[in-house]
Amino acid sequence: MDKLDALSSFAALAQETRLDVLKLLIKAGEQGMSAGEIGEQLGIKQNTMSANLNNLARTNLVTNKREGRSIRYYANFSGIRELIGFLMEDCCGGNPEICSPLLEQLKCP
Amino acid sequence: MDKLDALSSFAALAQETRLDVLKLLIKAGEQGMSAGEIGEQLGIKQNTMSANLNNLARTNLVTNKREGRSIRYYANFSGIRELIGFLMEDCCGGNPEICSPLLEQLKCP
DNA sequence: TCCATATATCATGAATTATTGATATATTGG
DNA sequence: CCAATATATCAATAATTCATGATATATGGA
Repeated sequence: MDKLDALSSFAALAQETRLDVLKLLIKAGEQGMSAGEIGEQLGIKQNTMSANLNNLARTNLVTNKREGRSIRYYANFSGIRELIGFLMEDCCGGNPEICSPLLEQLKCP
Repeated sequence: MDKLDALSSFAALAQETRLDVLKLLIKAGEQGMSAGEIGEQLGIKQNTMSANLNNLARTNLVTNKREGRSIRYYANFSGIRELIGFLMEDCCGGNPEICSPLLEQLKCP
């Protein structure tokens, strides 16, 4: 995770369809979703969805895997963690008394 | 933190100077940095820096406060937490067994 | 009030990104 | 091999974003 990776990841998330996709995939969890399912659920044209999925897949935020005629997409939770870690790393290094409670509050209820 | 806020925040972070600025402010912690200090440290022209700081300040990721002739900028840790929370909320709701360890690993060492 | 310092705004051109229709490629079943 | 399904690529246009020179505004001190 270098700065360019982080910039690409944030750019991927700075677009409504792709943000929707990642949230869908996070919700879907380890079973993932096929490109077609995602496009249908969000009501996005096929080629637009394809371009956006490729954009996401070029980041470390999602992975994919061909399954027969479909391609299945998955949220990459460790990639998401790395991105957040990249943003916060200097806080953790220099000011753990600020950073720790911040991340503490992110824990699931 | 609605979807539009999240999109603006991610867009702010999808640009090198602004990402650099936020990381600087995270490192600076509660003492913050003036606009001039930030621009000087990053070697960015004054008006370019001003535009980028305004972009960041329109999100919830940073705050600012005029101090005499300068304007001081601060990372807004609760805003950062809200952004991460927005991204992960469906995970926490549906799959805490995936989400919890992810956030656990983000804690400061 | 006048000057110096700190930041913001404006206008412009360059670059990037998004969407879409049309079409191509890949996979599977018959 | 052929047809059907699933996804990708291409080309073009529209829209957005970026950085910058020039200039304006705001604050504090003499």
